[in-house]
Amino acid sequence: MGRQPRYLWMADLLRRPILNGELAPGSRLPSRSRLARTYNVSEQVSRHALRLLVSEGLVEARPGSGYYVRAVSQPHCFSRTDRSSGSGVGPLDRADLGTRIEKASDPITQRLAVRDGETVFRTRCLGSADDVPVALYTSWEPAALTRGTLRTPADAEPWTGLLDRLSAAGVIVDRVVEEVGVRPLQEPEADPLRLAPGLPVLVVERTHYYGHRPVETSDLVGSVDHCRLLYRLSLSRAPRRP
Amino acid sequence: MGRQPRYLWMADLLRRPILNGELAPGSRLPSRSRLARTYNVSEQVSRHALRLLVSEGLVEARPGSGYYVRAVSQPHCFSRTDRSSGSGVGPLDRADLGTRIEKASDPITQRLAVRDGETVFRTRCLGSADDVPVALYTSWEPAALTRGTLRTPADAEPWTGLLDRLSAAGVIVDRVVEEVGVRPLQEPEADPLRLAPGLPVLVVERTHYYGHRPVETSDLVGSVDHCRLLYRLSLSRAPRRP
DNA sequence: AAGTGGTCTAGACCACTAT
DNA sequence: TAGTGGTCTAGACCACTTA
Repeated sequence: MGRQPRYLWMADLLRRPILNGELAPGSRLPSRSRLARTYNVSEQVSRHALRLLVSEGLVEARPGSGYYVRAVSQPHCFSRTDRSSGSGVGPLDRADLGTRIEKASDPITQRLAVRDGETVFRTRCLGSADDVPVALYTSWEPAALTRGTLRTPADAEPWTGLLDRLSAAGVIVDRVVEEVGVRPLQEPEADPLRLAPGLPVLVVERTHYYGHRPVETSDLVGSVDHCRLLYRLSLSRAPRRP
Repeated sequence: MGRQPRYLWMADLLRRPILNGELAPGSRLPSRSRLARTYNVSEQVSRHALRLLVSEGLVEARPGSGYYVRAVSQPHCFSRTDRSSGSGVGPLDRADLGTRIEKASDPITQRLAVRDGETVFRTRCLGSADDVPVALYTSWEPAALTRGTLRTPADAEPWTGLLDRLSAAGVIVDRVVEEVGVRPLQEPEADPLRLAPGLPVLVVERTHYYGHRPVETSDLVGSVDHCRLLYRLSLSRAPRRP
């Protein structure tokens, strides 16, 4: 009552038993029409409340069936050390989404330090655990880098380790920079990840270097519920500058 | 048109010029009623499209005024390398929130590998940029570690570099493990960060080691909008195991 | 066949902003 | 005062799942 919109009140009502664990993952919620009848509100109100819970990642909508409490599984750890930069999607079930050649677009030209419109390989794959999509991985690599070596992303067997593949092509990756952030999920990525656009996702922008030259860059877009990043670093504490 | 819902089509229409930079941050979008009239759709369709862009973080709604392209403030980068683990809150304005002694609670005993109820120092500080709170930093350290050294967190001047302080106490930190994740903001943290509880926040759980012994652990809780983590790693690619 | 979620129409009132 | 976004009502059709 009072100041709070009805749909927020209803969302609270539904959220509480979910967070308390009184409603087990997989449970079905009352349908939007049933909620509307029960609480004497318009169907738009119950719809709005339910969609809010979907956007929060608490609830999943199955068209034709109902709204269900989402199962939050144990998060998956992407492990990084200063010895190996880890594979693209880590020890997940990897679904190859194909390699194609394209002209580098603006952010990619900057990250790879190539000329505008330079030809690059774009490779994508989807990492899943127990058939649940966890992370979408997109990698860009200048085509010139491995041309004629039979070590292009298209030639190699589906993902034989980036560092090994480049190493065999004479490119010794010796440095990696990762930038970690969070942003709302964009529409084109939402589909493979089976998440609602707008949900926050973890993003790792990673670039591999051969000396000062960037040789590959990638985006890892991962579900916030399932992804954690683990960095294990040895600190070589040489005498420090003041 | 065909299969795609109209509101998605309209969202695409509006998204393109924003992402291309043709619509500068701060620009006002057509109002929902104007869009509805212009494109001959219901007002619900334009509303749905605009709210989608809001949920994606591209657009901001100012009630009574209009929808505006969001100014994306430059996020603050927390920089990490394999030589130094960076200070707690990085180069932000640091507000000391005090040090106190407490009994280690369950997760902390595990992270510090100490007995249940062991005495630890807890130090907190808040990092801000331009008077906007960016990250809340909480550090735990066994009291036994620096007892009688005048190098306890309470003795040292407000944050004179953890690694230097411990080093002066004979504790040579040589390894750090960071676990990065995202979770909803909890109530007690919401106040200093001036954010609503429930909003997603970036969390870095960091533990410093002296050999195999954990000597300090900390939580960095940062606003998703303002925080990025930058890891610069040298890859010492010794001959790799297969 | 009944029920469900996704989408859509055509209205409405309120509090707020801009002028 | 006119326009705006936020909320809300009362319907509707479709594709889909469930029984």
